[in-house]
Amino acid sequence: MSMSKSKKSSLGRQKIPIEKIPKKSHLQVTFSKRRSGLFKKASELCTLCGVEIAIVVFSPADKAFSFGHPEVESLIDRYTARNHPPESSSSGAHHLVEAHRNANVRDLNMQLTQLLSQLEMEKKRGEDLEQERKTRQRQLWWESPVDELGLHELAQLKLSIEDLKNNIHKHATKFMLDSSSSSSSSSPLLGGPNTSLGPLPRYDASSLHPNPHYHLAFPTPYL
Amino acid sequence: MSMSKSKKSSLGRQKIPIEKIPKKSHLQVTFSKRRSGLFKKASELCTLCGVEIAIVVFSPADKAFSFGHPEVESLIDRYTARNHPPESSSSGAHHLVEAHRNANVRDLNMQLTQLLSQLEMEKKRGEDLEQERKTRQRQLWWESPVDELGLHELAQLKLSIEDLKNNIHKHATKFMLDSSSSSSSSSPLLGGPNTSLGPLPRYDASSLHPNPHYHLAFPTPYL
DNA sequence: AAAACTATGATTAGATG
DNA sequence: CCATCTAATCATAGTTT
Repeated sequence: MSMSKSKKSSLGRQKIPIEKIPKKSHLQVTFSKRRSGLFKKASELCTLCGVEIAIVVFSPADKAFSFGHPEVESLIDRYTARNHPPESSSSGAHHLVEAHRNANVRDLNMQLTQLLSQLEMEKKRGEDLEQERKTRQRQLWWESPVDELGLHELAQLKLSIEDLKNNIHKHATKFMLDSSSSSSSSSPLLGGPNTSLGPLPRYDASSLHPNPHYHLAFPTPYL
Repeated sequence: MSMSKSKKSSLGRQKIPIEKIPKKSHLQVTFSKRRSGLFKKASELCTLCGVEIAIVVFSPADKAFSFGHPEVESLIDRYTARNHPPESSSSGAHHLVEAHRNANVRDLNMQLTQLLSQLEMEKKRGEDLEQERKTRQRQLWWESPVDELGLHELAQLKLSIEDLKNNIHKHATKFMLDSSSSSSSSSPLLGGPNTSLGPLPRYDASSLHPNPHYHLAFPTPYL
């Protein structure tokens, strides 16, 4: 059959370098898939070997995910109990607890700072884009559907149209006079030396535009 | 030769049921292999997604293995801090201090959470705007500076300009003829029945445009 | 955004040294 | 115990719905 060059529906799994995934949406998907894969492996290991496992994952968005068999907390307790076995009589339990808490506070503060700067950057980016959008919209208001224009815009539009009319009349008159004395040059209306004729479009609902949302085109510099 | 029934060197990996492995030696091997596999997956997840993971495993012999990025303990602290945030108590000077500290931690956590959601929203907003910008850019190619247009666009531009020229010529001629026979009505060029004149702006570098990056305005429906 | 699909890369059961 | 080998199973990157 002539399936000469049918597209493969998928190339299948591709090798990827083990480094931070740059694209955020992609990263989120990978995180989801691999996290569940990791938890599945853990649970299999639990069942196969009868061992106890606790996993805690802090997502890129700092949400906490955990896997625990039998429970995260009891395992954590066991672990911490073993890592601080020499709870000698000298300094007392409080020291350790406090140290932990301080570490925790430091940690949170660091995260906070980092997040704040990130937020600043994102905000700035968003505002820049927003500004750009607004500017462009201001520059392109004349492209809006006519029936969406405000009073001010309509007034400007009217002025522009009258301007155009006057200009055209003037030029046409000039053209008539000229052509009655000298012959017509190649393009009298395009590129003439002092033609201040603006590119005002005519709004003609009856012709050319099946699209109900016809947009007038007024480049800003002309108005 | 006596390779009559050549032994396959291995049957390869065999499927095993996910239930406790009965043979001890075998279980030990599997535990070793799968534990390292689990830790490897965890470290890959850390690197790929920039997340923080802590794993604690208690072996069948009750030996503790752990994996942690950045450190098991700090992650455990974070986890437990979040699961027991409102540690409030009734009396005692010491408890007041602790309460204060906890309030501090709660406060930080609240700020953190709030900041995170804000960040998410800002990110989303930024991405949306970016996307919008991209699509608009695609739709507004004709607004690019002329010297940035590609061959195809330039060809279209040329056609449009020639169209405009023809239309203007036609209308000017018609106008001449009209005004030579009948007197000028209110607006012969605005709203005429079959004027197909497009809103093409004239490009005249010598006049009117201090801005070096003048943009042509071509509403899409015309092209 | 989440689920299904698919082909391929990665893991590992079992054997062997 | 650990390393290596093989081949089959499993996980998952990229795509599609």
